[in-house]
Amino acid sequence: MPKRTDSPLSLSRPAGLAPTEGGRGAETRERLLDAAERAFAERGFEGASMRAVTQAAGASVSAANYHFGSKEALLRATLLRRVGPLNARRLACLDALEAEAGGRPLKLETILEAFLRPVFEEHAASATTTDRFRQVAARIYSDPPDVVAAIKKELFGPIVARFVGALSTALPKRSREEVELGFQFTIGVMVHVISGHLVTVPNQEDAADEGWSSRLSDESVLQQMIAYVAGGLRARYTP
Amino acid sequence: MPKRTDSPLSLSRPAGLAPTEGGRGAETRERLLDAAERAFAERGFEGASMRAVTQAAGASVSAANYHFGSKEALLRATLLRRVGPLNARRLACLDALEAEAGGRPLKLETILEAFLRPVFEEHAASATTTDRFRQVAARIYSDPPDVVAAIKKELFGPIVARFVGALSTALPKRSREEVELGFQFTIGVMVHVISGHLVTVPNQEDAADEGWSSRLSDESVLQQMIAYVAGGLRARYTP
DNA sequence: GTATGTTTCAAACGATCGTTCTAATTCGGA
DNA sequence: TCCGAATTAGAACGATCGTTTGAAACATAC
Repeated sequence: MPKRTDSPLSLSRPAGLAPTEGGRGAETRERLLDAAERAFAERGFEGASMRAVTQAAGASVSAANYHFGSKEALLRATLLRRVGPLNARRLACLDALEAEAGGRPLKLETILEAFLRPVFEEHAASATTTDRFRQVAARIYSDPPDVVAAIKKELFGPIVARFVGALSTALPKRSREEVELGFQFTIGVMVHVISGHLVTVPNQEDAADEGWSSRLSDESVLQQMIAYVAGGLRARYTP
Repeated sequence: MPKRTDSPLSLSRPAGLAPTEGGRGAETRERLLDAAERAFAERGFEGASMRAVTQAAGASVSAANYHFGSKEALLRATLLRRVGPLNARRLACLDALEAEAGGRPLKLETILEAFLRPVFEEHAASATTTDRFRQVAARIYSDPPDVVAAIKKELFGPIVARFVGALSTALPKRSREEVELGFQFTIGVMVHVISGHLVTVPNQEDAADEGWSSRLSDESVLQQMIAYVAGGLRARYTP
């Protein structure tokens, strides 16, 4: 960041608000977000350059800085566009399930499916057309901490609290700390799967970089994933 | 990489071998690896600059390029220094356990502890003194794929094959594919824990960035982790 | 002492980075 | 039709990147 002029009044932008709300600039704004999503996923925050992003979007660097203000704000907008609706779907799903149950406790696998299926379907859908959503959410867990720490807390804090509460009622014998830690393990499984980081077994034939997607269907992986994390959460630690 | 002169003869380095083998340059070489480890862990491959690494090591940029040849080779050496002995310890532990059992099948938790405890102890030990080893192994799973893909396959391929085999004999009812996928889930849990990426629950008091290390002992987390992944591997997927 | 090979340094190279500046373009409403 | 705001493009700025260079500092053998 060469300039970093903390001038409080930047006249090139009207205010802190987004400049467009459905005008004709909204289209390039969307193209910029698409290109940024792919670039950040493939190369990381520091590895993806503004020039590469804007060139892939068929726009100019100044257009990106006009719409978003800075590279960090572009990353923030890229994450928000996906994770926001995703978490909303997760919450809506859990709310609907609890309302449907009408007071009776939910099965552990049901809660976990409400948490895992939305992100998994997004991952599977984008993997068939283009590998856009891949690694985007996972990048949150590996890119420079100061960049994404605030975003992470803002986006995932309420979701974690809501699901830990639901899991606690489904596991009444467990302490809150145990359920929280088990949910962190579950997030680790989820991140690893949607990242596509899979260590291949060498004695198999080397369809390596494809990973399991060539051998197993996405739905089968999701089901085994739900069974795995449910079994993990139910397992008792006996010293 | 501005120069990238593919000149086959680089006279500033004698050959492809390491220049020193215990001479007086070995000390700065070690300091460079220490600084690179911390820098790569905190900022990632692209985010950590050679100048920042060498300045933290109290050396010059050219000293680093003299010892390692390039930034990518420095990352490779940094990873190899930790992961090599780590995997050797894992294999030795599993071998000793199988020899001790003398033909009888090992308990699932025993195999998993042989896999998880070494990396976890390294993580815990470095966290007390300085946070060196933190995130280093995890960076393998998020940094530019072309940089670490070869290292990943070379380092983790045999380990995965060995432990999947041991787990398969401990779970005779499961197919090889089921065990492989469950082991990938286990790797996800491990990576997430040693990365220190933990989503905090907001209604708790905000000792947030410390994560669980303030509330739980490392040994307790390891034990609950073993119970979790064992329960996950044992869980049957019933459609 | 000198000669030799190893190690380190400061300086510089070309490239690329994120950002900003200025001007040209576009488009809805007077 | 002209106007003014919104939007885009191109060039430039200062900074920093990974790498290379050439010469000092160092140890060791003669």
